[in-house]
Amino acid sequence: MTRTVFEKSDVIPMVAEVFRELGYEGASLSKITTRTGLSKGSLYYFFPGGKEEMAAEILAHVEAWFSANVFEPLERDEPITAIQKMWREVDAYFRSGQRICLVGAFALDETRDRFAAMISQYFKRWIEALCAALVRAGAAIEAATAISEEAIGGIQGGLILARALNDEAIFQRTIAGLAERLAKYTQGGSS
Amino acid sequence: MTRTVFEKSDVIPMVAEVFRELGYEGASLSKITTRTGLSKGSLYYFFPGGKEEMAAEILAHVEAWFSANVFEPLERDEPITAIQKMWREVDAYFRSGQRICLVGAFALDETRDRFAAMISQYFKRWIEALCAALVRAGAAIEAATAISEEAIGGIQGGLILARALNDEAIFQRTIAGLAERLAKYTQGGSS
DNA sequence: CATTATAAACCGATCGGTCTATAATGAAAC
DNA sequence: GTTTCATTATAGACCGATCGGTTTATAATG
Repeated sequence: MTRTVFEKSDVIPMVAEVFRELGYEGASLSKITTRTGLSKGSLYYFFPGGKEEMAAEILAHVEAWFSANVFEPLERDEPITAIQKMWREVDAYFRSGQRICLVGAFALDETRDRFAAMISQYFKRWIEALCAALVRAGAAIEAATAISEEAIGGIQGGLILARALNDEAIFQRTIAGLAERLAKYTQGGSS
Repeated sequence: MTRTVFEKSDVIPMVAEVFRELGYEGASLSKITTRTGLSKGSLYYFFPGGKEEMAAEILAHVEAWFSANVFEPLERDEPITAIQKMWREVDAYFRSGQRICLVGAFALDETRDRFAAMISQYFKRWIEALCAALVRAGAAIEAATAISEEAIGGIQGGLILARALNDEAIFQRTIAGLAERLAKYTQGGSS
C-alpha cells in the first residue's frame, strides 16, 4: 500500500476544510480520515490533543491568515487601498460565498464556549481594524464604528444567504453593496 | 416515579431550543432527553422518524410562526406598520441576539442538504415579502430587492456577531441601523 | 539508522434507534 | 359518580454502529 507523507502545514488546511463543511460536531474522526485521506495515526501524530486541538490550531491558522492579509493592511497601510484589498481577499477567501466562515459557524452553537476567546478576538480585531482604517480615511469615529460592525456582520449574513439560497451571486451583491456604502465614508462621500 | 404528560405542541418548542443551542449534529438524543426532561420513549412516540423528523417538524413550526407573525403581515397589511412590526417581532423572537436562527445555522454545514427546500423557502419568502412591502410603500423595485436582501442578511450577521462577541447590544444596534436604512426607502426618504 | 510519519487494529463510551412494560387519561357503561 | 377500558404517552433497558481516542507495528526520510 502506498503511503503519502505530509507535514503539519499541509494537514491544517485539509482538516480545516472538513470542519468548514461539517461543523465541529459533524466532523467525526472517521469523516475527517475519509475526506482528507489521512489516517487516524497521522491525525493524532500531528494533533495529540485530538479534535479539540485540531480545531484550535485551525482557528489560530485562520486568525494568522486574516492578520497577514486583512487586519494588518487595514491597521498599517493606506486606508482606501487596504479596504479595497479587504474586499478582494474576502471574496477570494470565501470563494464568493461557496465557502463559509468557520469562526462564524463555531459562534452559533455551544462550540463557541470551547473557543470563546479566539472567536471574539477574531471579530473584535476585524471590526476595530476596519474602523481604524475608516477613521484614517477621514470618517467620523462614531460613523466608522457603526459601519464597520455592519460590514463584518453583513459579510457573515451574506455567507448564510449564499448557502441557504444556494446562490453565490447574492454573496457578491452583498459585498459589492457593503463596499459601496463604505466608500461613502471615506474622503467625504465619493468612491 | 412521577410522570409529566405532554402533547406534541408542547414538545416541539422544547426540542427546538436544544437544536438551537447545539446544532443538528450536536443535539444527540441523550442531550435532548436530559435538556428537555423527555424520555426517548416520548420522543420516538411523537417523532417516529427520529432526529430527522424532529428537525423537519421544528423547521415547519418556525416557518409557520414567521408566516403568521412576519411574512403575512408584510404581504398583506399596510407596509410601514408591517415593517415596524417585523422589527419588533424579530427582536423579541431572537431575544435581542441571545437566541440564534435555526434555519440560518442549518444552512452553514451539510445539514443544509437534508433540509435544503425548507431552508431556501424560508429566506426566499422573507426577502420577497419584505421587498413587496417596500414596493407598496413606494420604493423602486430594484432598490427594494437590494435592501431586502441586505436586511435579512444583516439580521443573520447580527446574530453571529452577538454570539461571537457575547454582546446583545450589537444585535440591537444592527437591527436599529437596518430599520433606519429601510425607512429611507419608504415614502420618499423620511422615517 | 534514528527520526518522522502512516496504517489500522483495538478500546470503552456514546451514538441513533427499537422495544416492552406500564402509567395517565378521558369517554362509555353502569 | 364510580368503574371500566381502550387510547395516549412515559420510562428505560437494550441493540448494533459509530464515536473520540490509544496503541503497536512499520514504512518513508535525511
